[in-house]
Amino acid sequence: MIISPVPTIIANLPNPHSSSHDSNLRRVIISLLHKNRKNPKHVQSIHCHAIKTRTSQDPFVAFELLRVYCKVNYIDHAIKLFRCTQNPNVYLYTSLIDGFVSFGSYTDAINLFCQMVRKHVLADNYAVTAMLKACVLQRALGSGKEVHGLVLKSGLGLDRSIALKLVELYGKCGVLEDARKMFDGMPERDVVACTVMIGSCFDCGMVEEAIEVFNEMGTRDTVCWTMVIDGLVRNGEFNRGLEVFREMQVKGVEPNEVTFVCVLSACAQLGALELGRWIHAYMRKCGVEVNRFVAGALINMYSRCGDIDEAQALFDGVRVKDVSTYNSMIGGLALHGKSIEAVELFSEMLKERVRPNGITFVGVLNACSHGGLVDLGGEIFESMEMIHGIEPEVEHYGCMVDILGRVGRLEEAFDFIGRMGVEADDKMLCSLLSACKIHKNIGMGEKVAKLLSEHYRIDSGSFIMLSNFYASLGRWSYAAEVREKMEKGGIIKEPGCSSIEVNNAIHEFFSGDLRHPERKRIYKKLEELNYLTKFEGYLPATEVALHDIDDEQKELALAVHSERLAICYGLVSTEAYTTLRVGKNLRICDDCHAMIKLIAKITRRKIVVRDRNRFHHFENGECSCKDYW
DNA sequence: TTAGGGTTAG
Repeated sequence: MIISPVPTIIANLPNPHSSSHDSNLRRVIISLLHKNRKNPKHVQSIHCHAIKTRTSQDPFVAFELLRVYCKVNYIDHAIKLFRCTQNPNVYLYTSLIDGFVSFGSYTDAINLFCQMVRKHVLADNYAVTAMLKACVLQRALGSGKEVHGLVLKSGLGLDRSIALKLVELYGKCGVLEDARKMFDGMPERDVVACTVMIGSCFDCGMVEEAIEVFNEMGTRDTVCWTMVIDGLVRNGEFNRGLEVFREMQVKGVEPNEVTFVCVLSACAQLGALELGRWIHAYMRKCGVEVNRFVAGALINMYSRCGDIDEAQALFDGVRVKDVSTYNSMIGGLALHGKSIEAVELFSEMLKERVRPNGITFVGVLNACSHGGLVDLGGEIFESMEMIHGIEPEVEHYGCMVDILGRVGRLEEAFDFIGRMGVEADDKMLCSLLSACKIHKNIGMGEKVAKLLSEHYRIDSGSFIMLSNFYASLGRWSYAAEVREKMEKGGIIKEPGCSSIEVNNAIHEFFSGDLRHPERKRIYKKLEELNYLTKFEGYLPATEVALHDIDDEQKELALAVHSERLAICYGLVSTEAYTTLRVGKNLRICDDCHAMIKLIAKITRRKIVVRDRNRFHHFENGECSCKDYW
């Protein structure tokens, strides 16, 4: 522990050698700690003085010191203080458990609670609540259940805070029945308890159950409404989340900054730029404080909705940037194919001494992958553990596989999977398979396809990738087999869907969609563009329309891909030269990519398409991804 | 004399 010089703040302390009473000294020290609780150096000096005056063993002083150290994130000092205390009492244990929790060391918190029980220090409600907090964050269902049993046996009684934490724990761990049982057993189910229960339902994906609890509530405050919006958005019900936000406004419930963060997330995921802009303006009007969450949400919304310049302007305006602010911006730049800028921002972040976390590396490595920066990507990956002490997780390995695969270093990517020490996931195999397809390496593709088809967890996107791979080789029977397996497994192909925002409304199109009221004008425009693009040299690449049908039919299937319909609607419903912004749920196909480049050239429009992986900015016959995605 | 509420991006 560093001993700092005694500052003037303790010059007026009672003299330890005088006859002043201990209680007086204790009171003064505690009061000093309160006054200086935000200044770690002063706290250390006070601690030194407490040691000298032998007050540091006083349970009340030790308790305050420990709490203050935890508050300023000096967890090492807190641990040392705890270890130096003879027979720490339940208060001391609880504060250190709480300290571990706020520091993110959940396992340490859980272990310390167990140690306390082993040492026969009787747990009280506060200690149990702190322990359960750690269990919730660590998703430690087993330990949580043990504590639940301990509480029942000890006769402590199910204190309200304990019951609330148990509802949360069971929800977060996916055992909604147990959460419900706890909730139903609570004598007082007020707005807070209901909010926790709603959160638990959403955590388990039980959207309608959550809404039912919400609808049965008497008074509903801002936090509760926000929980519902957040839950809907987390469960992919973005439009419904926005509807609840409108309803909340109609009912006159004031949104807070958390509400806005959730609403902005819905806009980001819908690609609803105009609505996002409106919300931003509304927030300014309400004087919402732009804290780090709000800043991150705004940067994320603008970049995900295609306006990377606005995201950058916002980022530049944030005075104190933390890791999440940088993460939002680096992720945004990567999404837009601005690879160099993303890597430069990463360097700037390190220079500013902001410590990166695992998410930062997903962003930077993604940027390297989109920009074909193989060597740099490799170096950054190596630095994760060596320099930054961050153990790579499966998504980081996935980025590396993607980086190597995209540039055609397929063997290396395959070996990498074998060496990496974590199990390959289906996304990683899919990315490699896609690389095999692009680089036309059939042998390697078959090896990967075999691994992928044997994978225990494979989603609809991976099935389609596999089926498309076989179809691209003309192996229709294999492709059909994959589709059959998919059907048997009850997995439904996610249909391609594109959306475009015109006059604050989101218009959605499926492939060959005929539902839109403007369908006549849309299809007329499409026909016109098909004609004009052929003059520009466009030849439909029939291999991507992967059904066992003849070429003419394939051409037809391609021609009505959802993104083309959305673009045509944009063209007929907006002023000349207006930028079109389209969102697509799946990856854009080669054929549409080639076609949209020409549409942008012919119509002199900027067309921004967000697909599942990234943004494509089409302008004057070219795309920002340089045909590399 | 020592303390704990429910909602926040990637």
